[in-house]
Amino acid sequence: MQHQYQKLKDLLKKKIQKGMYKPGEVLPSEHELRAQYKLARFTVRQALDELVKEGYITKHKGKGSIVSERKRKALGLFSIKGFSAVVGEAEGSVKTVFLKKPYKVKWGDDFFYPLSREEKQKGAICLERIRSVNDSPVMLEYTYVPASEVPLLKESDFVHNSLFETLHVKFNIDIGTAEQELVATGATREIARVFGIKVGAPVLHVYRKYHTNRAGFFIYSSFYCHTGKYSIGNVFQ
Amino acid sequence: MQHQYQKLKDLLKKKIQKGMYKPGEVLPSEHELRAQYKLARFTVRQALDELVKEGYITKHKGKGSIVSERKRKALGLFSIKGFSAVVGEAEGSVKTVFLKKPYKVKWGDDFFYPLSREEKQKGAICLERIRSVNDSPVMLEYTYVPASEVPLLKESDFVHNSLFETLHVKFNIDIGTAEQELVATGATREIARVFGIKVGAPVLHVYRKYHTNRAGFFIYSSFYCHTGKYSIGNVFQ
DNA sequence: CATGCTATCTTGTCCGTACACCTCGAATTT
DNA sequence: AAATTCGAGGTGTACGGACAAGATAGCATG
Repeated sequence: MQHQYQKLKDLLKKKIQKGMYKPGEVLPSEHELRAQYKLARFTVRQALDELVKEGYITKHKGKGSIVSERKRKALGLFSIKGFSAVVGEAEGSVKTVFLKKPYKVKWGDDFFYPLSREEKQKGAICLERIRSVNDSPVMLEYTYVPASEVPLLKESDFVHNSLFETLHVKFNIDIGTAEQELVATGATREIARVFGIKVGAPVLHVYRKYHTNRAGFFIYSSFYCHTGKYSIGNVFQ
Repeated sequence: MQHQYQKLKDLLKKKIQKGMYKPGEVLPSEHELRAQYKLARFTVRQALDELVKEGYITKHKGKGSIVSERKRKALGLFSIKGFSAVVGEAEGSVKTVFLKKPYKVKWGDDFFYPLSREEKQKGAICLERIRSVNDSPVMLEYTYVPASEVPLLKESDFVHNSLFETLHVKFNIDIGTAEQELVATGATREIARVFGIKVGAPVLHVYRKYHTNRAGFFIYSSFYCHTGKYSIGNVFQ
């Protein structure tokens, strides 16, 4: 069963996405939402705080909760934005495709984060995926899921084509926080080929470590972003 | 006057920084903190949630709050990490110096975020600063503070050498959320000179827009990071 | 010895209330 | 007409309590 604040959050999110609350508009006040949905104000605040964290609204003491400008399409936990004109430009469709079937790997000793003994022993499942916006590739991602907790996934096993949703639904694994490192680097031959750019052209390289609700179980990801046409953005607090 | 939860947060943070609570250890439970400091559990939770957001602890249902591994030195709202070995390496001292005195500018039409009419009219104060780690420059930052709300600051006006603390103490301006765009780009001649790298070498370019507690008042920042020796990192939820 | 159960401790969710502080506009005063 | 005051309505902080759900250790049972 889902929690009350999550239900309210999803409901408001959908209303915003559908344009029933438009950017710049004021959301119903906490008191109104409280009365309307028969919830405690605390619960309403929990929902609104989540929406702030996800960048859908901003709150202002004495004024109210204001719907943010058009949200950008999500790309992992980042979002993307048309960059050529910087000023708002419609983003197109986001697609994710597997470069090859998920396969088992042993970790190298040169892995980007230190690993525990058990992680090293059991190896991992590697997913190689490309994300495209308007059919131009912007992200080449290598995801490593330790094999200790999860079997070798097939592409068809995926729920909504989403790894995290799959882990949640099928294995009850949830992502909490994550840490990441950002580096600008020159494209290798393979990366250059995928993105259709020159070898050595600047690309963004991100290392990520996701923490889950299972102690000692982490998911690692290394991905490259081609930021020529689209920039990579996010909101934080 | 500071709030209760902020006082508790700062106190616990200091205890963690001083090593009184060590990484991996369990913090006193919410109930214990509540009894010890004579606070409501709600207030204790508020303090702990902030510490989670800042990356000092993680919380686990049924277990408790666990102190995170050594926090990295902060650099703006990012953190830095020795990169040559990737595996933990002591970070050195972080220094910020002004490249030149703060000066007034008119915004160009090609500014990286759209501006309101009033912002354009009044112009901004520009701060050019370099941040170094162990005396090697890693960040070249241009910060734009609209001149409508703040006079032309002198370097000596700064509290703790921090812009945000200065704004908070002297003008009662607080930063809430921020949004940022990340791009990998090639170093221009000026950037190359500052970082001591080749022209065209990959650097990380970040555009930021900080939202404040004053409606319509934003602070903009554009900065370049040399990620050769140190990577740029952060934690998120 | 292995298994399962239970008691207990932990955090997560949820409720109700109160007051402080900010914003904005209307009413009042100057 | 301009300036000031005031109040209604908004979010932020803080208090109290209750139950749900995960983790863990110890006990009981087989």
